[in-house]
Amino acid sequence: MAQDLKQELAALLQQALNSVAPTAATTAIQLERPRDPSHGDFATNLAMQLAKALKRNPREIAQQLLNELPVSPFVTSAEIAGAGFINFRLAADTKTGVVKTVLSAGPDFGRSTAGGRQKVQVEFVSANPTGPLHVGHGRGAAYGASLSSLLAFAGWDVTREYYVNDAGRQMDILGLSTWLRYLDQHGETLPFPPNAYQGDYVREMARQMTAAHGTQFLRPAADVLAGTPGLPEAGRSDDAAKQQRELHLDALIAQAKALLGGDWHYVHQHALNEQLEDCRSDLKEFGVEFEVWYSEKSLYDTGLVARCVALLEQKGHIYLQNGAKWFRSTAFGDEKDRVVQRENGLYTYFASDIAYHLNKFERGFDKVINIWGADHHGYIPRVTGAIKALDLDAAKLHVALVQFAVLYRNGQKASMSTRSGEFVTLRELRKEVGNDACRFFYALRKSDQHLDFDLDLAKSQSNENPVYYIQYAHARVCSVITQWGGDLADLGDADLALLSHPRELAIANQLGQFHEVVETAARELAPHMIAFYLKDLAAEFHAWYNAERMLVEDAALRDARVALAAAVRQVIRNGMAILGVSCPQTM
RNA sequence: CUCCCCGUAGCACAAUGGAUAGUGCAUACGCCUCCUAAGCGUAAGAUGUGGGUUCGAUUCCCGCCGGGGAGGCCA
Repeated sequence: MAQDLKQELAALLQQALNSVAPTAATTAIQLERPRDPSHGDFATNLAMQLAKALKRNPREIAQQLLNELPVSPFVTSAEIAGAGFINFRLAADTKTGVVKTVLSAGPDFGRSTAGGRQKVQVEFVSANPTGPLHVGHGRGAAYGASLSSLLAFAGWDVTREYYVNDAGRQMDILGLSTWLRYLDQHGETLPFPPNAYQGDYVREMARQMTAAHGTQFLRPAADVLAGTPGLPEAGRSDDAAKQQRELHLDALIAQAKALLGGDWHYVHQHALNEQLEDCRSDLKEFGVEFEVWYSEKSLYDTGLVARCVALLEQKGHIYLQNGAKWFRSTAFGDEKDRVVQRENGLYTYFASDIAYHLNKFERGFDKVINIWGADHHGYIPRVTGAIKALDLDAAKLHVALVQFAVLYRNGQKASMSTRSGEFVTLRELRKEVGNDACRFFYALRKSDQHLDFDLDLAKSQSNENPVYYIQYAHARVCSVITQWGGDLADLGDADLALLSHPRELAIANQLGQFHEVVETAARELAPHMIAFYLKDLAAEFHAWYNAERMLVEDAALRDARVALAAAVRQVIRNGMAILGVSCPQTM
């Protein structure tokens, strides 16, 4: 409806434009919603755009356009204002008509076909399964999930995907950490490396190993330590000490593999499965689910990584230096070339990442969206470079960088390192603040904006979270409808012309804009726009609720008002569904 | 050194290049014999700085100042 009106107006303007300025007939007609309601329902700056080409006063041109503007039943007035705007006012019944559209479309109101059923992949979270998700991951999860829902609602065919980093050193470290805790629990104690995973969940996994397999993995601590360079003194933080700690860790991993033989695979796999399952359930409780969990390891197993590097080599983008294979990413705008295969023959993380992107493109997505933490920004040139090098269409790739969430506790920054073990987990946050407030809090910020997450505020004053403001509007409508006691299906006959109060028209107007908000938000990959829209809608509703009574004596007026309230409720539900926030009936 | 994000009211955040820059918290004063006061009304309060592009700049471009973050043959 609202879209049709916009198109209708544009068509009228085009006719006027054709006769006033045939030479500039291709000027793009822009119609916008004025901020100030006194400027009408739609406004165009067409006359101002033409002013330069026609070398005439904008207001003069606007007047000519008005003279040529065809009459329409939807438009009650069109007038010149300001520097040369043309403001349109729509007929009241045109505006209130949206109420019936909302009620009949229900959950589908606002749904758009703008995406054209194109295939889009949204890859997000993709955290290493080496420990619990923390609040930083939560932001990526909330953004990715909301964005995915939004795109689906806007007509895209969405695949939500989690890239599982199940190959590589970090997973080895996790396996080792678990095993060392296991040994410790059986009395074979050696100094726990400071750069291994410290968290209690590691001890828990070790206990599970004992429960399932007893002492099968027990080895003497002395054997484990044999051949390792040993740890530097605890306090040292110089480069040499750091390097020695890493060497020590790698030596321990090598020892573990040697001493455990085939059992190493079990330890490794156990840790991976446990963490992945924990992650999956955590996200599910948060309302975040994925269609695909894509294994990094599978890229190696299927030979795609090797094939990918070979392909780059074939195309002449690889050279050898110091025994390593380098990808010439500088040829594609990167600041330096990057190693894809180390001297020791191991592929780098970057190599598997290229392979993963190749795979994404081979799966035929029209658009590939990567949601990355801001620390990956330096990564963009080399990945897009690799895509170009593979002769793929880099324009299909879109990287959305999510800025970090910085936690504040007692007015101080809290650390979020998974190594130190003193991070705040997503679980803790959800438990304290609640899933709804949590999702909404994340959604209320543009993704590329730094987020200061004040835990004390979120926890102690969660009732002031704007999510309750919107949910409360919804609950109020529910309450009114219950007391009204009628059947919503009968409201199709309501006489909406009775909705003449300015607040009522403002609400109807707001409802009519939902389509546009959905489409704009989807185009901008900005689900936060939905959140702000809902806040505005709820505000309009609360103001009306306090100013006017809905359940009045006059049955016709009552029905019209209940219909409007029900429409507000429906749009709140549709919007909140995109954001993954629930709408309780009562509060 | 290079790159990224950001400077809007006391605080936290909005604003497809448009008109009188919005919202919440905090502050002051009001509103429940009336559909849920997790609400509403009224008041006060802001675009870091200097240029440029434009009919028109919070928005785009350049410089400066200030804050935050990132840069590995790690993953």
